[in-house]
Order: sequence, then structure tokens, then C-alpha cells
Amino acid sequence: MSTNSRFAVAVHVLSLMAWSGEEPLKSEQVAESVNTNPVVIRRILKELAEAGLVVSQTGSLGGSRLANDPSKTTLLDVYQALECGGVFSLHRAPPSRDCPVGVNIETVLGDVLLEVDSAVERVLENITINDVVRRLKPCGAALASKPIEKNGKRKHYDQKQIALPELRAAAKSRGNGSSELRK
Amino acid sequence: MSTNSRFAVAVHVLSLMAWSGEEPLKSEQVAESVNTNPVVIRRILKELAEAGLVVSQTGSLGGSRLANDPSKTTLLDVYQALECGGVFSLHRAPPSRDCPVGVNIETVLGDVLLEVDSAVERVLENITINDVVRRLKPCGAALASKPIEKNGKRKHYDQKQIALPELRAAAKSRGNGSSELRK
DNA sequence: AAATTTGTAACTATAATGGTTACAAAAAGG
DNA sequence: CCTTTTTGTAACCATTATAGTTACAAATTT
Repeated sequence: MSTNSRFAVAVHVLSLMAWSGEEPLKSEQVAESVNTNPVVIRRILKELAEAGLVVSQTGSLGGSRLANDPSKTTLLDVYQALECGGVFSLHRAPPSRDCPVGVNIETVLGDVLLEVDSAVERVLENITINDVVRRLKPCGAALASKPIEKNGKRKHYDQKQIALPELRAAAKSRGNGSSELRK
Repeated sequence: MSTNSRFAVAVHVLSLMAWSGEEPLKSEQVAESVNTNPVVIRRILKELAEAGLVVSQTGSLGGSRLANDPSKTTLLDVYQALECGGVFSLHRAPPSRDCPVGVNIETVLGDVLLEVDSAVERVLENITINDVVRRLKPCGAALASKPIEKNGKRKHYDQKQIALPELRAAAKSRGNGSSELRK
């Protein structure tokens, strides 16, 4: 199981920046919205900067902002920036070379992995940060007046991660076709 | 990154059984081919048995064998049997409810995740264990005479896992279109 | 009854991720 | 030039998933 939320956080961060326009955001502000520590944000920001998706600046008027038009940045760009690796991994230690199955299973599984990964990529390359923000707007509009909370050190909610079965149920009850994301 | 090879091992195990026909395989033999510990194999076998993909039996003539026709078992069945979870995860702690982005990003990302996961599933459900074994045969044929090594306690190779970039390069040099796997 | 094999618990190791503190370096403004 | 602010980054700890290992009870065959 991919127990890592780096991709989700990265998309969140970029969406925040797209929402906020040109004004650079401080890692502190972003961390507030994401509900995590500023250093965690800066680590992800660093990878996004290396991929040319954001630009950051130190100093009193510093912060980070998008490097490109959010309608040009796809979720595949984000996925690749984080080097998330493939959907599954091959054998840890190479299988037996003396077994007719073991000697070739890695090659076959490697082909399967490439096919799976490219299916993932085909989905992600068709969704932009702009699409995400657009999907956000209908529901966030009511709060649009107060962009980002800046109050004191509120700690994490300490709530469990949202599980897949719940997600499926929630999406189904909203009646979500797969084409809802774009347009 | 999905640093877990359980799916690869499970497919390996089922392919071994398909290769070997009706005869039950011992976890020791399977572990030999996979190059790991028998208990690791039994743990995975347990999940596959719970999903109805294999049957096991204790005792001196015991072992495990396929429960169904290998042309009926798809890689999606295997993937689901192992409850691999999704390709990525959502936020660990829920984002700020006071931020217009935070308040709805989970819903949007949940939709993306469902779309990505179903793309993965559409690939996996079209590849059967039989397809994998068929892909195996051309290369394993030379070794077909000695099915599974049974020699003494040889230890692991301790070699690094095969990385994605190498895989892509290798597949490209073999000229692999995505349709090679079936038929 | 003896031998064999699975089922399973218990423990350890390893690696990825995430959270936290601390501080140097860069930038802005007086 | 000094102060303030913020990023960049190192260092450390906690948590979790996976994997490897040993050990042994339960089941099955002979």
C-alpha cells in the first residue's frame, strides 16, 4: 500500500498557490492549510522547485509561488517531480536462476509494471492544477473571503486517514463519472 | 513509492503453481524459487487462500495449489487479494477547514485517486496468470527439465532491487508494445 | 506413533515517511 | 550595517509497512 501522502500534499500546495495568484506564500501559511509542519512543506517545495514547478525566495518578503501557468502544469508533472516510483515493486532479491519461472518472471512483471504505470500516467497527464482548482471552487466559494487562517499554533487534528472504501462510497453517492474532473 | 514486492511475489507464486499443474507445492519449494523465507510465502499464500485463489493442505503430502483455472484468475484478483490499497494516499491529518482549498481538496483528490485506481484495475483485469505463464515459456523452456531446485540452504543474493529506469530501458530495447502480454 | 507440512505467533531488522527543533544563509528595510 | 523575516537544510525521533527468522502447535499421511 502506498502509505504516503506526498503527492496529495504537493497537489494541495500547488492548488493553494494557483488560488492565491501571484502573491508568494510562506511555508508557514501553507502548513496551516495542509495541517502539518512547515519543514514538511519546504521539503516538498524543494522537489517541486527542482522540477521547475515553483520558485521560492528567502527573506522577509519571501515565500513560494507557481513557476508556470496552472493550466499548463499537470498532475503527471507533480507525480514525476516527487519520483513516486511505480505502482508496485519487483522482487527484493532476484529469484532463482535455476527455476524456469524464476528466471524470467522479472522480465514479464516488468512489462506489466510498465503497462500499469503508463495507465496511471495517461490519467494524470490529463488533469491540470487548474482543473483541480476549478473543481474546488464551487465548494470553497463560501469561504473565499478569508483565504488562509493565520491564528496561533493550533495543533493537528490527529484524525485517521480517509480510507478507500469510504471514498468510493462517497464518490458513488455524489454520482461521479470519471469525466467530471475536466471541463 | 510503493516499496513493496508482495504483488510480484504473489504473481510469481501463482505462476509457479500454474506451471507445475495439479501437484501441490510446498512453501519451502516456492521460497526456493522466489528466493525468500518459507514463512513469507505462507503469509502471502494465506491471503491468496482467503480470496479463493489457492488451496492449501497440511500434512506430509501437503502443500498449495491453484483453486481455479489459471486462465480465469486475473492479476486484478491478485491485486485485490493482497489489498494493496490505492496508488497514492490522501492527507494524513485532515487539512484546515478554514481554508477554501483545504476544505475541499480531499474530495477532489479522492476523485482523482478513484480515476487512477480504476485505470490500474482496467489493466490488471485483462492479464491472467495464464498470460504470464505463456510469456514465461519461451525463455524458461531451456530449463523446463529441472523444475525446482531442492538443494541445501543457499542464502539470498543480497542484490539491489531492479529500478524503474533500467526496466524501461530494457523493455524499450526489446521493443515491447503494451499488447505483447496478451495473445 | 512418527514424519512432514501448514498455520501462526513473536521477535528483529530495514526503509520510507513524517514531525520536530535548531540554525545558517539569503533578502528586505530601516 | 544591523535587524527582521523566511527559506534551506541538517539532525534526530516516531511511526508504519514489509520482510526475515525462529519456534512450535495443529493437521495429515504413512
